[in-house]
Amino acid sequence: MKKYVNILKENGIKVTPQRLEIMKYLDEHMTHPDVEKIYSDLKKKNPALSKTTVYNTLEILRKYNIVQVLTISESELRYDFKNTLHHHFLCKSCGKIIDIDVECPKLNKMLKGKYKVDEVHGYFKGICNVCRGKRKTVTNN
Amino acid sequence: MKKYVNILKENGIKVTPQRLEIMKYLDEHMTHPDVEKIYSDLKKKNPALSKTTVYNTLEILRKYNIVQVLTISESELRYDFKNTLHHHFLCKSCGKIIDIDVECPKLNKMLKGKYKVDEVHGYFKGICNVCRGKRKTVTNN
DNA sequence: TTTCAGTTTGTAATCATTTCAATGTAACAC
DNA sequence: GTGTTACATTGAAATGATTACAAACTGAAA
Ligand SMILES: [Mn+2]
Ligand SMILES: [Mn+2]
Ligand SMILES: [Zn+2]
Ligand SMILES: [Zn+2]
Repeated sequence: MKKYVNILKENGIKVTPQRLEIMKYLDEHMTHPDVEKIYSDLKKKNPALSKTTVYNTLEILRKYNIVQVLTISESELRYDFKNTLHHHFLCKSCGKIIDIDVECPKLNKMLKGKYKVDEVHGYFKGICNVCRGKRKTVTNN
Repeated sequence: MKKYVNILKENGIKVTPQRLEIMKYLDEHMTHPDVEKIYSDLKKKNPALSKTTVYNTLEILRKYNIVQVLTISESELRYDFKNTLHHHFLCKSCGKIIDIDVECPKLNKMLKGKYKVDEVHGYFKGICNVCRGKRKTVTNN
């Protein structure tokens, strides 16, 4: 928990139990949950939690670049604790979002090009291999 | 208009005036409009047009891979007549969405890798150079 | 203590999208 | 041609994620 306290303090954001819980949740779950999932899971521990607090907290964490918003889904925003740059794969069958590590060599040019780029999002959509029945196992190299 | 008639026929989709107008609109506007924009613009010519028809049409065009849905905006879906693969830049200041041509060499590996990839989306977000006052002019190479 | 700014909470409003049922249309069978 | 049928269009209503708002809470500073 100290980890999250520090992040908040470093950014000059007031430390509150709700904020810590939400940060911890995002950091520990690699599932890229939406607000409803975060809310319903955390409400088990803290029944007084308000969904508005989840929205407010995600908004401030985002403002300070602590979390990232994924627009990969068409119906709701997904949240990701911000680590190093990576891309995402959305399984259109089961809805899972998986981290994808791709280092695109063209990225640096884009980042230094004529546009001032603040965010980079790489989204792939398709069917995950669990949903394909784990039949084909093809390497990625 | 023949162009759009052909595309519909090739795909076995019934030809209707509404569908043709929507296809033409998307093909001729590189603005990646949302449903509201398509609807309000086309309603000028055809006041009887229903927004549901716009939704329905975009849905079927999408199903046959004639248009592409962009989830780059957090509040509404944007639509793009589907040409060759390209990425997008969203200006967080003026809301414009600009086409970006990036040929990522890693893409093919991703496409043939362990996931069955149907869609590839590359989104960059930041401030466009119009909004930056056209001060810096930096090349992209 | 009192004050005060910021936080949390619950409710209400907003608004993009979906659902649904009625109406329209056009090809096709008779 | 007339009736049948499948599909398309339309407008209204429902849904659901997100935002706006105001009241209650908290905790540090005066
Ligand atoms: Mn991720
Ligand atoms: Mn485009
Ligand atoms: Zn899956
Ligand atoms: Zn701009």
